[in-house]
Order: sequence, then C-alpha cells, then structure tokens
Amino acid sequence: MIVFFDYAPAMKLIPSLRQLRYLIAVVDLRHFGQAAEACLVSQSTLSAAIQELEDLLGAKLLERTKRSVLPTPLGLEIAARARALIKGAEDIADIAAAAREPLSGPLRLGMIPTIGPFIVPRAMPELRKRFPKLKLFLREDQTARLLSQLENGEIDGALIALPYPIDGFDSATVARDRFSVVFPPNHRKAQAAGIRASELALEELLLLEDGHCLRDHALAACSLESARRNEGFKGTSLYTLVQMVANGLGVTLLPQIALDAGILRGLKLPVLTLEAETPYRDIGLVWRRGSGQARTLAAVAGAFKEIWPSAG
Amino acid sequence: MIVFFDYAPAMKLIPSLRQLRYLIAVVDLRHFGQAAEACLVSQSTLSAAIQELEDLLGAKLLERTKRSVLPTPLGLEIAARARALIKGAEDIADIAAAAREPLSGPLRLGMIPTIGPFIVPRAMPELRKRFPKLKLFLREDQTARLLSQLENGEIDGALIALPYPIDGFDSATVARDRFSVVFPPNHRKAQAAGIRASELALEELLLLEDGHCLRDHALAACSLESARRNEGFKGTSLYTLVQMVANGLGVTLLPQIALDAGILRGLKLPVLTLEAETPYRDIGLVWRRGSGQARTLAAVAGAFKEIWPSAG
DNA sequence: GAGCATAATCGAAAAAAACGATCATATAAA
DNA sequence: TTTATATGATCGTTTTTTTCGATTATGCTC
Repeated sequence: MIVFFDYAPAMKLIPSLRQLRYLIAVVDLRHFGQAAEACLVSQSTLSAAIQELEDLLGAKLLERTKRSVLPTPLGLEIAARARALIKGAEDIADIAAAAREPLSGPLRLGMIPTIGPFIVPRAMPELRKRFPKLKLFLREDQTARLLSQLENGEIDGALIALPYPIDGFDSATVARDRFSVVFPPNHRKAQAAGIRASELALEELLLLEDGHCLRDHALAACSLESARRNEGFKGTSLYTLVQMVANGLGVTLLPQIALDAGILRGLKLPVLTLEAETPYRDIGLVWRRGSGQARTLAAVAGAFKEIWPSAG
Repeated sequence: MIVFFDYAPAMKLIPSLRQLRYLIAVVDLRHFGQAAEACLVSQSTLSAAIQELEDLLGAKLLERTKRSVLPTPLGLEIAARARALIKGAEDIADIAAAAREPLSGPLRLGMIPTIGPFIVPRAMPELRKRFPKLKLFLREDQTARLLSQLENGEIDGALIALPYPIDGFDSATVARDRFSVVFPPNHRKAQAAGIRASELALEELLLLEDGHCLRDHALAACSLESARRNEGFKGTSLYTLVQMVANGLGVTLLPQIALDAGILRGLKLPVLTLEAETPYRDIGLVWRRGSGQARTLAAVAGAFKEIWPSAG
C-alpha cells in the first residue's frame, strides 16, 4: 500500500509563509525596496527570499526589467493563493485567541450607511455591556465595498441588507426591516390609512443615489423598475432624503430602523405603511467563510437580534 | 485612514507551516516520538516546536497525560485548518510545476470499479500518446473513499459516476453511460426488442453489493426501491455478476462501457435496451477545488471525453 | 558622461532549528 | 515496594537559515 501523505518535508517541497509574504508585498507594491520596507526587512533579504522561492518552484514569478518589476501571470496566481494561505494562518491565530478568552480582542465591523447611524447609538452601549472585553471598530461603507473588505481581511464582519449575493460568505440574519412611505406635509394621500405599491408609481419617488442597496431593495419591494424613475433627485443619505420630502419634492421609502431612530423628529411628515405587501429588507451580519472570528461574530449577531428595536 | 492589512510579521503573529506540520503529526499519531520520526526530526525538536506553537497561540493544543497525548478540541480544530493550509502550499508548488512544464509530472487518478477496468485498457495508450510527460498512477476504489482520498490529498482526481453529492469539488463531465439489461440464455423475454422498467420489478434483479454507486444508480434509473429487492444475491464485481446471470440466477443491468469492453465476450447472453426511459449515469472527473492540478485534470477530462467509446 | 534608482551579490552576524544526552514522571512488571 | 520501561520536557551544542550592511552591475534621466 502506497502512502501518499507524509509528514516529512522531503515529500513535497513547499514554499514557506515567509517567502509567500514577501512575494505578496512585491506583487502589490511592484518594487523590491518598498516591499522590503513594508515587510520590515532589508532589500537584500527580500531579494534573496524571492529568489529562493523562484528556485524552489522552478518558475519565474516576477519579471524584472531594471526599471520596474512586474509579476508574471503565474506570480499573480500564486500571490492570490498565498494571500488566502496567510489569511488561513491568521485565522488559526484568531481562533486560538478567541478560545483563550472568548469574545475579546479587536473586532472590525462594517455597516452600510442605511443601518449604521441608526443602530449604532442604540446597540453600542448594550454591546459594550454584553461583550465588555470586545474592542469594536466600526466602519461605514456600501455593501459591495464591505464585502470586498471582508474578502481582503480588512474587516471581520459586516452588517448589510439582504437579499444580496453573498456566495462564499457565512451569515446570520439579525432582523427584518420593513419599509414605510413618507409624504410631504399636506400631501393629498396623507389622510389615507395606507397606500398600495401601484399607487407609488404615480408619485415622485425620491431614492438614494446608485450604489446604495436600499435603493434597489426599495424598488424591488414595490416592483418598480429603476429605469422608469425620474432620476432628477437622488439623496446622498437618508437625512437629506427626508429634507427633500419635507420640502415637498416628493415621497420616499424609509426603513423602520431609521424611523425608530427618530429620523423624522421635529418634522410633521405623514408616514403610511404599504398595504398587503409589507415590503421589507432583512438585516444580516456576514463574515468571511472560515474566519477565525466566526464564533464571536455569531454571538454578536445574536446580540444584535435581541437588541433590535422591533424585537424589543 | 486606517490600514488594516500589513505585510509586516509584527502585525499579527502567525504560526509557521513547520510548526503546523508537526502539530498535525502529533494529532494524528498521538505520540511525540512517533510523530517526530514521521517528520524526520528528533523528538526534542518536535517537542520544542509544539511548545513554541502553544506559546505563540497562547492556548493548549495537546493534553499530555504522561501516558498518552490527546489533542484538545482547539488542537483538533487547528490541526484541521493546518491540513488545509499545507494542502494550499502544496497546490502552489503544483501549479508552479505545471506552469514550468504543462501536463507533466505525476498524476494520481482514482476510478470506481465499474469504470476503471473497462476504460483503462482503451484509454491508457491514448492518454500516454497525448500526455507523454504525464506519469499516471491509478487506483481503484468506491466513490465515497475516492472523495475522501481527494480531500486528504492522497489522489489528485477521480473518475466517478454522477449524480453524486460532490459539494466542494470541481468536476468535468466526461460521458453519458447508458444501462442495458442482460438476460440469462433462453429467458422468456430474450426475444423481445426491448423491455420496460416496470417489467424489471418482476425479474430477479442481480446487483453489486452495497457501496457500489452503480447499485444505486441502477435502482434509481429503474425507479426501484432497494428495500424491495431480493437481497440474496449480490455481486462483488461486474464480472461475477455476469457469471451469475449466465448461470440463470437472474437478470442484471450493465453499463455500456462494460459491454463495449467486451464483458460478455464468449457468452451468449441476450442484451435488451430499456424502452422509453434510457436510464444512464454520467461519468465525471472530479478534483479538489483549488487543486494545483486543476488545469491538468481538465485536460485529462477532455481527453477522456474524446476517447470515450460512445464518442468515437 | 554624471547622477540616480534598482535589484543582485557577498561575507559576516544573528536567529532559528535541530540534535543528542539527560531528566522527571507516570505506568507496568517484578 | 522496588525496578524497569515509556514518554515527553529540558539543556547545551551544533548546524542551518535568515538577516544585515556594503558593494556591484545595470539601466534610466538629465
């Protein structure tokens, strides 16, 4: 019986994480000197390590042209895999740290702009209470960017609105966030008990600019096409959107979380729920599959779920 | 702007592949001395490395009880991730080797017993001609074991019958393999032009023993329940199955690939195709997702596809 | 051609890894 | 209980790997 797997290094010569780390730096920075600086080693050290790696693999990974250095296709491919490997090693360190002291250490959370400002003031104190040893770093960005930051290991988790294509990520649903319609003061529909989605098509519907998932979710919820909409007025945040409505420019859809946070405070704007359909988005916490922080994030998701206004 | 990712090792202390390799050995063998031997290092070296690792991670990975060593849950978890990491590093070496000289080097292929013996004699000469620099190592086993061997990196690819749950693997379909019914000589149905699956239920249907996917595929193809079958006669290979049919013990289903290979040579057994339904299995080549041999395997799959009897 | 920037090269120093021998301790055998 | 055995930790030394600083070679810019 042939045994294929062996613990001996002689079986298969594999590159070291050290060599791969240096390769990544050069591929990213396209410069040996700068890469060496970033790695906190001398240029000669890095140069030697890269050559070792090329010798070991028996292939050119970098094209040196005396004026600039360019990764070969193979070099790029290997650098990409190397990134995943190093992330895997970091994950090991993470889960060990988490096992040593659960729910502690730094946790870098991203949130989309239509959630963050409204949930943070309410949730942060409670999270601090529940996870006193956790050091929460928050960042606000749009879904697509947050996911790419997750992928790059720049953040550990992200609070986003679903549905959204999140293949390759793990997630936990936190809450369901329903949409309501906000009218200008004295709008002709303001006295109604509710409104139908089909009626909305006749209104001047104000939405966030492209890139905000709330825009797409709101349109989808009301079965409206983006192309049909008057594109003249787009808000850059829910706050500006509300101001536009208050000025009579049109109506808009707001998520419950924003209403709960008092976004309309001081304004006398009629709010109507949509009849029958009750459009909504789901709020979910997502993280990179295999992340060393998975356990912590699941706990945080659970906390969010309990803290969420609609759950309280 | 906070930069999270850094090339410096100081950012995040990560374990080395060397340390992880030693850990895997101890977790597998539950013995420092034997693990050291397997790793081709002294026991003291391995012992020190494991301690380094535990120090670095700040957690106990192994429970030493003076008489035996037992991995902690964390140790097991980390060993599992370490295995994936080392496989990733080997993949890097593989794709570099493949890039250096495409379609060369050793390739360890597994095949299920109801395919291997029939396609190998026909395909091997052709494969040798097309990929003269490839060193093909073949192994025969049942699907479940082949997949586990793929997962463990003991083989690079496997030729199996689909459908089969292959989540986490990549695959390429090679051919469609239809089933025919083989009767004993002088069977009452032998003169018919075809037979319906429903009629098969009345026959003494001989199948391979449990574990062979052909058994399940054949039953599924004819919409028969395994539980209903007379379990008195089970063959250990298609050859013994054919002998049983020849001896009048019942009928059986054979895949076209076996018929093409002349499994009935010398025997005068009537073969009928199934009417209307044309039951079949698909033959596919599968490999571990991210395997360094992916490109080579895709090429081999393509070759199989062209070589396959039904395609010729 | 002078000056600058870049990566390769070299010898020496520092750090990491490995070894063999020994020790401590728990279990098994006498 | 005493002795023998097995196992992993520890220690000092040797070997190997990694790193550094200085220098060199080469191509660009002025």
